[in-house]
Amino acid sequence: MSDQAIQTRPSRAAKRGSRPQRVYAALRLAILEQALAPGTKLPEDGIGERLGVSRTVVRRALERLCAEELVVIEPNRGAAVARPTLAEAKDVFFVRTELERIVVERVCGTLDRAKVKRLEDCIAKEDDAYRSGRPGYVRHAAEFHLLLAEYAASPQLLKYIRALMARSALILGLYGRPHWPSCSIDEHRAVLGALRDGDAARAWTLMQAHLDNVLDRALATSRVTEPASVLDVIQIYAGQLDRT
Amino acid sequence: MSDQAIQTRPSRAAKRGSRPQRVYAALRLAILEQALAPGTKLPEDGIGERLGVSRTVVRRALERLCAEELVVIEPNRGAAVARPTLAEAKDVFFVRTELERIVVERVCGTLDRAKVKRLEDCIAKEDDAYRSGRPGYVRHAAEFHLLLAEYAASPQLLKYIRALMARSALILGLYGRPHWPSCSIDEHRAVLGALRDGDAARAWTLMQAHLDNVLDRALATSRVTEPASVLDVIQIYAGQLDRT
DNA sequence: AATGTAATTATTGTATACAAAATAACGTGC
DNA sequence: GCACGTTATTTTGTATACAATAATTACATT
Repeated sequence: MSDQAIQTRPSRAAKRGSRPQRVYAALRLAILEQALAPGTKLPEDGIGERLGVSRTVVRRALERLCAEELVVIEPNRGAAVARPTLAEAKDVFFVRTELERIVVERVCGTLDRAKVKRLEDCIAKEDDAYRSGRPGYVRHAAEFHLLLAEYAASPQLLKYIRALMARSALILGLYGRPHWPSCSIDEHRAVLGALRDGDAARAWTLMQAHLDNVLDRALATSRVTEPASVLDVIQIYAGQLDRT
Repeated sequence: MSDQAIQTRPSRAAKRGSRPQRVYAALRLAILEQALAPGTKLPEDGIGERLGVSRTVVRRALERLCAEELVVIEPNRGAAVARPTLAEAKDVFFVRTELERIVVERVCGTLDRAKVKRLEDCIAKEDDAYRSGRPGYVRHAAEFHLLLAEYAASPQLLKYIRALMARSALILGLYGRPHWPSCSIDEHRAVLGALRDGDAARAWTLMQAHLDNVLDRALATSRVTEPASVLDVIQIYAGQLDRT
């Protein structure tokens, strides 16, 4: 009579995160995938109606996105996808570059066979996605940096880099050309090679050059984007919720 | 019944930020000044009643504090002042030290007479506060670092350092002894001296030593307030189970 | 026709009501 | 007395109602 596991396990309680969490994830993904252009208004009512939740939960999601600076909230004027200025963009990349320097210094010499393998797999997936012209290559490219940051074994550092990378994606979408990540892949390979060799100085030089390139390429091809229909896009992204 | 003559008090142009902003500021200050000890429960109802606002606005404030990791929110269990573990504390100081290295490197050589003056004033106020034994010395000590970070001219960097310093205050309150910031003042003076001389290497060495000292002094006098009850321990291990 | 102003609409800010979950309290059976 | 199950109470999660502010339209005047 007692073997039915009375264990107080919150197991299925939140099978896939709370409702604010889901809305947050959906909006975040939509922004990162550039389905929601910078500057797009994000009305609480409309989003809530499409997703079948109330304004309350949408508001919570927007609040969190605001803390990440992926959206901006103006008092009495609502939320909109953030539109970083050029100065902010450069600042984000400056800090991100510095943090990745710390990552490189910390990771260099600590990569065992398994970790190298995972990083190589990451680059391979990135390569595949690029060759097949699929969308989402940005996500795979980001994964390389995130994995590296994870190996730095500093939760705080990882958190900041994750946030900065999200904003980077927004910036590249705003100022960059739609599909042009080509060179990044080789640069990732080069960085990994230096790290495997334990050559911290070279790894850092390569990483720095890589990040400079990413921003420069984007800024060189600066374009203008127009907002799209928010409500339709949201509904699409509400479905897929298991991505970063 | 007659129409309810609801209060029309807030019509006066929000004298100092929105209501959530005020609640947020109040709670944040209370935490930083150690008026609210780590682990203290923060019920929405009670706080709202005390401050004359509804749960809605309190919740928003708590949400923001949660994003800063000054409070933790557990689903269905409410908010509480964060209680960083020893590992988290060290991580916070590690990242903070690295960021202050960037600050030192960036600031060194850019300090004009006016900036040096302001930094000296900052140290002077710090000294006064310490000598007169007033509370709030922590705030003045923090101001030195914040001012320095401001001079680094990177909004993003400043934002992160500000957040890390807030958590530092929480950590020092949790693990450190109530009143013992003495040596910090001289160390601040030394750092400023090196910066004024344009000696980046020395400034960085001094800064690093300073931050190491701050954490070491705290940890050396650590009151053993770790897991007081068995339940806490259980909870910790339950969380690790979930990590699989 | 252009522009300034009043009325209308839409959207956010806040409070409150209700549901669900967790915690606490109580009582029963052994 | 102790353990367990049940009920009450408290607290959070969410939805909704209403007030306040911004955005828009309509209208009148020049």
